[in-house]
Parts: sequence; C-alpha cells; structure tokens
Amino acid sequence: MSDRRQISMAVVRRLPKYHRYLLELISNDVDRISSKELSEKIGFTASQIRQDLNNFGDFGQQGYGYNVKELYNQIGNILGLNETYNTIIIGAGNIGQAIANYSNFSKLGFTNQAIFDKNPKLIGLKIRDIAILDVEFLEDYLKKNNIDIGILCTPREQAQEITDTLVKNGVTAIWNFAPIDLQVPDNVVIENVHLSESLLTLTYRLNEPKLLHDIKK
Amino acid sequence: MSDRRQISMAVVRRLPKYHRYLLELISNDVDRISSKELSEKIGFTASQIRQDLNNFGDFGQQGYGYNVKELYNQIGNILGLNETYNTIIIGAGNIGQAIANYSNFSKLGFTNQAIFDKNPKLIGLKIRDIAILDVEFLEDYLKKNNIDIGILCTPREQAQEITDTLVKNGVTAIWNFAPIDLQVPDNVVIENVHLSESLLTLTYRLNEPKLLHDIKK
DNA sequence: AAGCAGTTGTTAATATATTAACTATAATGT
DNA sequence: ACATTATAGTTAATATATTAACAACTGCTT
Repeated sequence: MSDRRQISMAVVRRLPKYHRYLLELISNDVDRISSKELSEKIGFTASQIRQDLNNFGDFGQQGYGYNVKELYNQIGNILGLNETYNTIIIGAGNIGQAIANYSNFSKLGFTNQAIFDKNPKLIGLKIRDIAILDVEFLEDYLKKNNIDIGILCTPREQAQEITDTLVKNGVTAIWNFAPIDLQVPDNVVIENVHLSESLLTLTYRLNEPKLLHDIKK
Repeated sequence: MSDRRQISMAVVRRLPKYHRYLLELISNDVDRISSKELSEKIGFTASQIRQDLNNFGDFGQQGYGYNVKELYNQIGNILGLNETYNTIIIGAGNIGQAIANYSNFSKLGFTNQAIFDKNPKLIGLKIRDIAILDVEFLEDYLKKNNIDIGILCTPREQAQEITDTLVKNGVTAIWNFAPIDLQVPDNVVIENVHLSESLLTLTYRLNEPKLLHDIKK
C-alpha cells in the first residue's frame, strides 16, 4: 500500500547530504553505520535521520544499523539517480560557462547536450566540445531533442521568456540561476540558485550581533 | 530596550527577497505598498510579511502601509548593506572565475581584492584587472590586508585547509562553494552553495510523483 | 468634523518540524 | 541456546514556523 503523502522540502534538502556522506563512508570502506554514528558525522540528530529515512522505506535493521552501500543506492534511487538526464544551458555568460565546464555533474548522470546564447561573439565557440548555439534555434532544438532539465543562466531580463519557451516545449525542470522568481505551471519544478540572496544572508549574519543589540523592544 | 532574540534562518533567507522586490517597486516608481499587495507579488502571506518585518522594527504605518524607499533602506541596513566588504576568492577554477567576473556583487558593496590558486598555469593571469596569486602567499596576504569574506571555490580536498588559514587570520565569513561541510569556530559564519545538492533536489522533485506511488505503507 | 475603510503591530491558533521516548527485533558473546 | 546489548522503526512530546484574528490607529471621503 502506498500513502503518497508529500515529503517536505526540509527532508528533501537533507537527502543529497546523506548521499554525499554515504559515498564518503563507502570510499573509507565502512560497511555498516548506525543512525547514531551517522548523526555524529553529519550533524543531524539520530532521531531525525531515522525519521527522514523512514519516509521512504525500512532501510535499516534493528540491532545492526544500515548497510552503507545499500542505503547509498536507495537514496540515489530516491533522488532519481538511477536515471540519466539530458540538460541544456541557456546563457553562456560566467555562470553558464562555469556550469558547462564543471565535470562533476556528468558523474551523477547529467549530460549537457547544448548551450545557447544570443551574443554573436559567443555563438559558435565551443565549451568542452559543445558548440554555443544561437538562442533563436532553441525552440527548434527542443522540438527535436528530448531535454529533461533546462539550466537557466541568462540575465534577469530574458529569463521568463526563455522559461516560457522551455515549458511550452516540454521541459519540466528548470535549474534557475537568474535573479528572478519564474512563473511556471504546476507540473514544472524549479530549483533556484540565487547567489546574491545567498551572499546577503552571509552579511546579515556577519552583522547580526551588532544588529540585535540595536533593534527595538 | 533590545531583546536580542536570535532571528531564525527561515526569516533571514526571506530578507534578500524583500530587498529585491522593493528595488523593483522603486524602479517602477511605486511609493507605498501594503503587506497585502506585497504578498501578492512576492508570494508570502501578508501575515508573514508583517511578522518578518516586525522582528526588526515598526517600519509601517497603520492605515497606510509601508513606504517603499524607506523599507528598502531599512532592509538593506539589516542585511549589512550600509557597509562595504572586501572579499577574496580562493580557487580560480570555473566557479571562482565566474564569481570574479560577475559584476553585480560590486553594486551591492562587495569588492573582490584578490584571487588565489595553486595552479602555475593560472597564477599571474588577470581576471577583471585582478591578478591570480599563488595560494602560498595567502596567509601573508591576510596578515597585511583586511578581508571580510573568503569565497571558497577550491576542490573539496583543499577546502578545509584553506578555511583554517582564513579563520586563523581573522576572516569571519566564508561563502563556500566546495562540496564539503567545513569545521569552523562559533564566531565564524558560513554560507554554503552546494550546487550538486541543489541539482539533486531538482531530480528528486522531477521523479517524486512516480516515487510516492511506489513507496511503502 | 465624523465616520468609514484600510492597514499595521501584535496576540492567538494552527500547522509543521524536530527531538525524545519507547517497543520490537536482530546481532553478539558466553 | 540464552541473555545481553545495540539499534531501527514508530509514537509521543516539544519546539518552531506559519497563518489567522483582532485591537489600535491612520488617512480619506463626505
């Protein structure tokens, strides 16, 4: 019996971290681990770890703990890493190029198939053997190729329009680096990487001690 | 009287978004806005907006709403944008270069003062007039220059060691792009940008409908 | 000038997330 | 084989975060 309760984002955001720590354990030849031991490494409570994992299945065994390799694979599957993903990058500026060059994603099963830009100076250049194409051809390209994830690295001004094109042509996942909140239908998932916002939370915390001393009440 | 209650990260992470939307309102010549109107734009509830802002002061006026420019400035101050920040980038790979090239941060008051790497092929090259220095000289540099934020873009293997050097020499804020959880003393603040983790939450959600259908119970 | 509509700041209620406690079970040692 | 220890899964308690309700106040209209 399935019960289909939606898993909270708080839980989902911890899953990749479990995945990462388990891989580290594997490379250290650790075969089994208890929620308590893992909690000491990863910094969540043992209780939280058991709660999190239990959302998806009974992966452990009482009196024993979790088999590291098995748990790693299970979490990989939960994260969808049993499949591979075709991506395209739109926007070959700083971030777009950095993502295109970054090789670690291919290890996880992501293959970048194309890069688009509107700058004539960039069109035709190659990044890791992938030519930068004219964004004019984006819609055409999407009709002919099966793309799972659009990686949006354009300036803010173009982001919504490109998004509309992606969505219209069947892309249902967008990794968004543009500093804007995109409007999409319910079936499309978006993950934002808002670098400026991230940086500003850092300056907030850098100044917080002073600040809390000053404010009202 | 101050009461110094620590503001929750949930609130802090919304502040930059208020800041961004308020700037947009300013550029659209909007003078005043109510929590209700803002809630429709930004997608938080009006109640949450009032609660969030009220952590820091009484910025609004009953029957009127909030003065956009004033609120923008207040939130800027809360985020520490009344000050400027000297940054250095450690690691001149894809991400390091992208951040170095990205000009938007300087508008917010961040000045990147130096870039470090250990690759002899990169040392000496310039990015936006800033030469890439040998990471051997990092400690020396930190002793002579006042750096507020270290932007860590090295591979995982070097990240903790560099962090230790930064911390030892007085850097109390680290913006970390390396896929690792850094160990630092309590007075040092860290903001992680874990791109792989971000991407994996996207694939999770892309596959969630299937997944929730299958799992136990 | 009075009353109405709008809106905040704040308190109360609800919902969500985290942590702790407990129960059942498996592994281990003697 | 039995007793002991370890540990997961699960339920209960607590803490946190979000949303709703409301009283106090402001600005606007007539």
